[in-house]
Amino acid sequence: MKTADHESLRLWLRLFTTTTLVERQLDSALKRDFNSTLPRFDLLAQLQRAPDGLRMGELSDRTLTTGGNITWLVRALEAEKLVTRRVSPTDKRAAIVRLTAAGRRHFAQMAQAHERWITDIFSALSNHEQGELHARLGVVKDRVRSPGRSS
Amino acid sequence: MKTADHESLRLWLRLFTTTTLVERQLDSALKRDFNSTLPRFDLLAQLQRAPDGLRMGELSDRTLTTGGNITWLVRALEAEKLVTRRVSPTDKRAAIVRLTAAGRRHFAQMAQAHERWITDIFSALSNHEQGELHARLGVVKDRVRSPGRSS
DNA sequence: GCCGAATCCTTGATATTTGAAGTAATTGGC
DNA sequence: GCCAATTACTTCAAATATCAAGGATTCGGC
Repeated sequence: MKTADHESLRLWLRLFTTTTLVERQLDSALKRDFNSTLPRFDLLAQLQRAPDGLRMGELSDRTLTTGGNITWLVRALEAEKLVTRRVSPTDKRAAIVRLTAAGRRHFAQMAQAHERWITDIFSALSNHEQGELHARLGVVKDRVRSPGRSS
Repeated sequence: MKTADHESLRLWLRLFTTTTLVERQLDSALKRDFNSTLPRFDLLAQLQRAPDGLRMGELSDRTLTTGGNITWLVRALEAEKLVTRRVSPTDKRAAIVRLTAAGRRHFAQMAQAHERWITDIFSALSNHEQGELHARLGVVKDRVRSPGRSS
């Protein structure tokens, strides 16, 4: 009841620091090699997994960013011809965003480098350790999603 | 050598998502209960651990944020009388930032709530699991810090 | 002691993100 | 079919963050 608490704080601090450092490294590498950013990459990644495109709201959910920001990002990517935006035929309120062919090509290049960087970073852990880490973060994630009571 | 790669990507995605979710929860709880934010809390926390105060550059390093931003944050906290800023007696270029008594009180309240939230979230893991998580994140963190080669 | 290089911080322009308010379209109950 | 409530998105202002440039000061050799 005393070390445990402190333990959690230290863990959170480390979680935060580690994530921030990785994030920064990826972001600056994307800037350096592709003149892009992590949020842009993230958005394109979501689109690539969805051949039929995604609506703005879905992009917002999946990238953990607010709607206003998605509007802004999509507009920029659209100006660069990497994505297109169309009004949904079934719901005129909704816009459906898709990758263009150029967007797919561009993303494929970035994805390859991105995967190299990631695997390099996490190669510091064994496969087994990575799996365990993944599982345990999952537990924490689920807990945050739900209101959650003590113990 | 093929699933392993994908494994790393999934791990990174989960790391990022989990951290972002926790971060948001803390930030919004700080807003709700204390009309503050996580960056402000983080800065105050660093100061509290340093009874003799910290220089702007040290704050910048420890909070993983840029110098310009520290200037901005400190100015705001100073306006609220939570911190003071003094020119260092030994180096006139440097400014030393300290908590005021009010700042210490304010932080103590937030810290207590903050610790409750954190321990609640991470109580989803056993003590042992938390320790392991901490250690493994440490390995990743160290790897990111150094240029690092493969394997 | 003196000068050029490095350090500490601030500034100002810019970029990004959020949050709240507004607009348009759809839905569900009557 | 009609209207209130809801949903999808956009917009705008404010908060926050970055980056590059600049001013002041200190340091390190000479």
